[in-house]
Amino acid sequence: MFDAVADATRRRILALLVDQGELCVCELTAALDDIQPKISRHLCVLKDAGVVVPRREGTWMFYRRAASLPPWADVLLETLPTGAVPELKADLKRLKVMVGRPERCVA
Amino acid sequence: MFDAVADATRRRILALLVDQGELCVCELTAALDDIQPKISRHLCVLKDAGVVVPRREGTWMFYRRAASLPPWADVLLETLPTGAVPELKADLKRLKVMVGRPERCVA
DNA sequence: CGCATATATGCGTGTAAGCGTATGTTGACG
DNA sequence: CGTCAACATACGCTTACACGCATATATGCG
Repeated sequence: MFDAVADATRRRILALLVDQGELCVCELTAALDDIQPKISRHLCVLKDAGVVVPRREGTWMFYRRAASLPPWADVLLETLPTGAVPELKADLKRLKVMVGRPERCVA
Repeated sequence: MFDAVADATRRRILALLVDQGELCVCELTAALDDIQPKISRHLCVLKDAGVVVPRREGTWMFYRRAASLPPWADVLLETLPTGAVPELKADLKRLKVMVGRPERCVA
Protein backbone atom coordinates (compact mmCIF):
# COMPACT_ATOMS: atom_id res chain seq x y z
CA MET A 1 0.00 0.00 0.00
CA PHE A 2 2.71 2.46 0.95
CA ASP A 3 4.59 1.18 -2.04
CA ALA A 4 1.64 2.27 -4.14
CA VAL A 5 1.79 5.87 -2.98
CA ALA A 6 5.58 5.99 -2.89
CA ASP A 7 5.75 7.05 -6.53
CA ALA A 8 4.65 10.50 -7.66
CA THR A 9 3.06 9.28 -10.89
CA ARG A 10 1.02 6.72 -8.99
CA ARG A 11 -0.13 9.38 -6.55
CA ARG A 12 -1.35 11.51 -9.45
CA ILE A 13 -3.24 8.52 -10.86
CA LEU A 14 -4.78 7.69 -7.50
CA ALA A 15 -5.73 11.28 -6.80
CA LEU A 16 -7.55 11.38 -10.14
CA LEU A 17 -9.31 8.09 -9.48
CA VAL A 18 -10.40 9.14 -6.01
CA ASP A 19 -11.68 12.40 -7.43
CA GLN A 20 -13.26 11.08 -10.63
CA GLY A 21 -14.33 7.60 -9.63
CA GLU A 22 -13.33 5.70 -12.74
CA LEU A 23 -11.03 6.43 -15.66
CA CYS A 24 -9.55 4.49 -18.56
CA VAL A 25 -5.91 4.30 -19.54
CA CYS A 26 -6.15 6.80 -22.38
CA GLU A 27 -7.87 9.33 -20.11
CA LEU A 28 -5.13 8.97 -17.54
CA THR A 29 -2.51 9.19 -20.26
CA ALA A 30 -4.02 12.46 -21.44
CA ALA A 31 -4.51 13.85 -17.96
CA LEU A 32 -0.94 13.18 -16.87
CA ASP A 33 0.38 14.17 -20.30
CA ASP A 34 2.64 11.15 -20.39
CA ILE A 35 3.28 8.09 -22.53
CA GLN A 36 0.90 5.15 -22.42
CA PRO A 37 3.28 2.29 -21.47
CA LYS A 38 4.33 4.21 -18.40
CA ILE A 39 0.76 4.70 -17.26
CA SER A 40 -0.06 1.06 -17.95
CA ARG A 41 2.85 -0.20 -15.91
CA HIS A 42 1.96 1.96 -12.95
CA LEU A 43 -1.65 0.81 -13.17
CA CYS A 44 -0.40 -2.76 -13.14
CA VAL A 45 1.55 -2.07 -9.96
CA LEU A 46 -1.53 -0.55 -8.36
CA LYS A 47 -3.67 -3.48 -9.46
CA ASP A 48 -1.21 -6.07 -8.13
CA ALA A 49 -1.11 -4.16 -4.85
CA GLY A 50 -4.89 -4.44 -4.65
CA VAL A 51 -5.38 -0.69 -4.56
CA VAL A 52 -7.14 -0.49 -7.90
CA VAL A 53 -9.58 -2.68 -9.80
CA PRO A 54 -9.81 -3.02 -13.59
CA ARG A 55 -12.99 -3.32 -15.65
CA ARG A 56 -13.10 -4.11 -19.34
CA GLU A 57 -15.51 -2.31 -21.64
CA GLY A 58 -14.86 -3.00 -25.29
CA THR A 59 -11.38 -1.84 -26.09
CA TRP A 60 -11.11 0.27 -22.98
CA MET A 61 -9.84 -0.70 -19.61
CA PHE A 62 -11.36 1.30 -16.80
CA TYR A 63 -9.76 1.47 -13.42
CA ARG A 64 -11.31 2.43 -10.10
CA ARG A 65 -10.12 2.30 -6.52
CA ALA A 66 -10.70 -0.99 -4.75
CA ALA A 67 -13.55 -1.31 -2.29
CA SER A 68 -13.18 -2.63 1.27
CA LEU A 69 -9.61 -1.64 1.89
CA PRO A 70 -8.55 -1.35 5.52
CA PRO A 71 -9.84 1.89 7.09
CA TRP A 72 -6.43 3.50 7.36
CA ALA A 73 -5.83 2.80 3.66
CA ASP A 74 -9.07 4.54 2.72
CA VAL A 75 -8.07 7.49 4.87
CA LEU A 76 -4.73 7.60 3.11
CA LEU A 77 -6.35 7.57 -0.32
CA GLU A 78 -8.77 10.32 0.64
CA THR A 79 -5.92 12.60 1.63
CA LEU A 80 -4.47 12.52 -1.87
CA PRO A 81 -6.91 14.98 -3.49
CA THR A 82 -6.72 17.32 -0.50
CA GLY A 83 -3.40 18.95 -1.24
CA ALA A 84 -1.06 15.99 -1.18
CA VAL A 85 -0.85 15.90 -4.98
CA PRO A 86 0.10 19.34 -6.27
CA GLU A 87 -0.33 18.35 -9.93
CA LEU A 88 -3.95 17.37 -9.45
CA LYS A 89 -5.41 20.67 -10.55
CA ALA A 90 -3.49 20.73 -13.81
CA ASP A 91 -4.23 17.06 -14.45
CA LEU A 92 -7.95 17.64 -14.03
CA LYS A 93 -7.76 20.54 -16.44
CA ARG A 94 -6.06 18.42 -19.09
CA LEU A 95 -8.64 15.70 -18.56
CA LYS A 96 -11.44 18.19 -19.07
CA VAL A 97 -10.14 19.47 -22.40
CA MET A 98 -9.34 15.99 -23.70
CA VAL A 99 -10.98 15.11 -27.00
CA GLY A 100 -12.48 11.70 -27.76
CA ARG A 101 -13.18 10.58 -24.22
CA PRO A 102 -15.05 7.26 -24.21
CA GLU A 103 -18.65 7.19 -23.05
CA ARG A 104 -19.31 4.73 -20.27
CA CYS A 105 -22.03 2.11 -20.39
CA VAL A 106 -21.87 1.80 -16.64
CA ALA A 107 -21.30 4.85 -14.52
CA MET B 1 6.67 13.37 2.95
CA PHE B 2 5.65 10.29 1.01
CA ASP B 3 9.32 9.51 0.79
CA ALA B 4 9.37 9.49 4.56
CA VAL B 5 6.70 6.83 4.86
CA ALA B 6 7.92 4.84 1.87
CA ASP B 7 10.32 2.84 4.02
CA ALA B 8 9.06 0.24 6.50
CA THR B 9 11.64 1.11 9.16
CA ARG B 10 10.71 4.79 8.99
CA ARG B 11 7.03 3.90 9.33
CA ARG B 12 7.82 1.94 12.48
CA ILE B 13 9.75 4.90 13.87
CA LEU B 14 6.97 7.35 13.01
CA ALA B 15 4.27 5.11 14.43
CA LEU B 16 6.20 4.97 17.70
CA LEU B 17 6.72 8.73 17.76
CA VAL B 18 3.07 9.44 17.04
CA ASP B 19 2.09 7.02 19.78
CA GLN B 20 4.70 7.95 22.38
CA GLY B 21 5.29 11.61 21.65
CA GLU B 22 9.06 11.74 22.02
CA LEU B 23 11.80 9.13 22.01
CA CYS B 24 15.59 9.11 21.87
CA VAL B 25 17.75 7.14 19.48
CA CYS B 26 18.63 4.41 21.94
CA GLU B 27 14.97 3.87 22.79
CA LEU B 28 14.11 3.53 19.13
CA THR B 29 17.07 1.23 18.61
CA ALA B 30 15.81 -1.00 21.39
CA ALA B 31 12.17 -0.86 20.29
CA LEU B 32 12.92 -1.81 16.70
CA ASP B 33 15.60 -4.27 17.81
CA ASP B 34 18.00 -2.99 15.20
CA ILE B 35 21.46 -1.45 14.96
CA GLN B 36 22.03 2.17 15.92
CA PRO B 37 23.56 3.58 12.71
CA LYS B 38 20.55 2.40 10.77
CA ILE B 39 18.13 4.13 13.12
CA SER B 40 20.23 7.30 13.09
CA ARG B 41 20.30 7.50 9.33
CA HIS B 42 16.56 7.02 9.04
CA LEU B 43 16.02 9.71 11.65
CA CYS B 44 18.25 11.98 9.61
CA VAL B 45 16.11 11.37 6.55
CA LEU B 46 12.97 12.15 8.54
CA LYS B 47 14.56 15.29 9.97
CA ASP B 48 15.70 16.55 6.56
CA ALA B 49 12.19 15.91 5.26
CA GLY B 50 10.82 18.10 8.05
CA VAL B 51 8.68 15.32 9.46
CA VAL B 52 10.57 15.07 12.71
CA VAL B 53 12.32 17.52 15.04
CA PRO B 54 15.39 16.79 17.18
CA ARG B 55 16.01 18.04 20.69
CA ARG B 56 19.28 17.63 22.55
CA GLU B 57 19.31 16.73 26.26
CA GLY B 58 22.76 15.88 27.52
CA THR B 59 24.07 12.96 25.58
CA TRP B 60 20.67 12.01 24.25
CA MET B 61 18.93 13.16 21.13
CA PHE B 62 15.18 13.12 21.42
CA TYR B 63 12.98 13.16 18.35
CA ARG B 64 9.34 14.14 18.04
CA ARG B 65 7.04 14.72 15.12
CA ALA B 66 7.08 18.19 13.64
CA ALA B 67 4.28 20.60 14.44
CA SER B 68 2.29 22.50 11.83
CA LEU B 69 2.58 20.10 8.97
CA PRO B 70 -0.05 20.39 6.23
CA PRO B 71 -3.37 18.87 7.35
CA TRP B 72 -3.17 15.92 4.99
CA ALA B 73 0.31 15.11 6.34
CA ASP B 74 -1.00 15.05 9.89
CA VAL B 75 -3.83 12.78 8.80
CA LEU B 76 -1.30 10.49 7.15
CA LEU B 77 0.82 10.33 10.29
CA GLU B 78 -2.18 9.60 12.47
CA THR B 79 -3.10 6.60 10.37
CA LEU B 80 0.22 4.92 11.10
CA PRO B 81 -0.62 3.67 14.61
CA THR B 82 -4.09 2.54 13.52
CA GLY B 83 -3.16 -0.67 11.80
CA ALA B 84 -0.87 0.57 9.07
CA VAL B 85 2.25 -0.58 10.95
CA PRO B 86 1.87 -4.24 11.90
CA GLU B 87 5.09 -4.28 13.94
CA LEU B 88 3.93 -1.51 16.25
CA LYS B 89 2.59 -3.79 18.96
CA ALA B 90 5.82 -5.75 19.23
CA ASP B 91 7.90 -2.58 19.08
CA LEU B 92 5.95 -1.04 21.97
CA LYS B 93 6.45 -4.22 23.97
CA ARG B 94 10.21 -4.11 23.46
CA LEU B 95 10.23 -0.45 24.41
CA LYS B 96 8.38 -1.22 27.62
CA VAL B 97 10.83 -3.89 28.77
CA MET B 98 13.88 -1.83 27.84
CA VAL B 99 16.34 -1.27 30.68
CA GLY B 100 18.15 2.01 31.28
CA ARG B 101 15.69 4.33 29.58
CA PRO B 102 16.70 7.97 30.06
CA GLU B 103 14.53 10.17 32.25
CA ARG B 104 13.33 13.32 30.54
CA CYS B 105 13.79 16.77 31.98
CA VAL B 106 11.05 18.06 29.71
CA ALA B 107 8.02 15.94 29.02
C1' DC C 1 43.05 15.51 29.95
C1' DG C 2 41.23 10.79 29.36
C1' DC C 3 37.57 7.69 29.24
C1' DA C 4 32.82 6.07 28.43
C1' DT C 5 28.33 6.56 26.40
C1' DA C 6 25.22 8.25 22.87
C1' DT C 7 24.84 9.56 18.36
C1' DA C 8 26.29 10.80 13.61
C1' DT C 9 28.63 9.93 9.25
C1' DG C 10 31.79 8.06 5.34
C1' DC C 11 32.29 4.36 2.30
C1' DG C 12 31.66 0.46 -0.66
C1' DT C 13 28.10 -2.83 -2.09
C1' DG C 14 23.97 -4.90 -3.82
C1' DT C 15 19.40 -4.62 -5.25
C1' DA C 16 15.13 -2.81 -6.43
C1' DA C 17 12.55 0.17 -9.34
C1' DG C 18 11.44 3.61 -12.80
C1' DC C 19 12.25 4.89 -17.59
C1' DG C 20 11.99 4.74 -22.89
C1' DT C 21 11.69 1.99 -26.94
C1' DA C 22 9.94 -1.59 -29.33
C1' DT C 23 6.78 -5.23 -29.77
C1' DG C 24 2.94 -8.33 -28.43
C1' DT C 25 -2.08 -8.95 -27.39
C1' DT C 26 -6.88 -8.16 -27.44
C1' DG C 27 -11.29 -6.53 -29.06
C1' DA C 28 -14.22 -3.93 -32.59
C1' DC C 29 -15.43 -3.43 -37.27
C1' DG C 30 -15.92 -3.95 -42.16
C1' DC D 1 -9.58 -12.17 -42.27
C1' DG D 2 -7.19 -7.77 -42.32
C1' DT D 3 -6.82 -3.51 -40.09
C1' DC D 4 -7.02 -0.23 -36.57
C1' DA D 5 -7.11 1.37 -31.79
C1' DA D 6 -6.46 0.59 -26.84
C1' DC D 7 -3.74 -1.53 -23.88
C1' DA D 8 -0.06 -4.73 -21.99
C1' DT D 9 4.57 -6.43 -21.70
C1' DA D 10 9.63 -7.62 -22.59
C1' DC D 11 14.23 -5.74 -22.73
C1' DG D 12 18.20 -3.02 -21.51
C1' DC D 13 19.71 0.84 -19.04
C1' DT D 14 20.35 3.85 -15.34
C1' DT D 15 19.80 5.70 -10.87
C1' DA D 16 18.44 5.94 -6.19
C1' DC D 17 18.62 4.01 -1.92
C1' DA D 18 18.99 0.93 2.02
C1' DC D 19 22.37 -1.82 4.20
C1' DG D 20 26.54 -3.21 7.21
C1' DC D 21 30.83 -1.94 8.89
C1' DA D 22 34.02 1.05 10.54
C1' DT D 23 34.98 5.38 12.35
C1' DA D 24 34.26 10.22 13.73
C1' DT D 25 31.97 13.68 16.85
C1' DA D 26 30.10 15.24 21.12
C1' DT D 27 28.83 15.37 25.78
C1' DG D 28 29.39 14.22 30.71
C1' DC D 29 32.41 12.87 34.35
C1' DG D 30 36.32 12.07 37.24
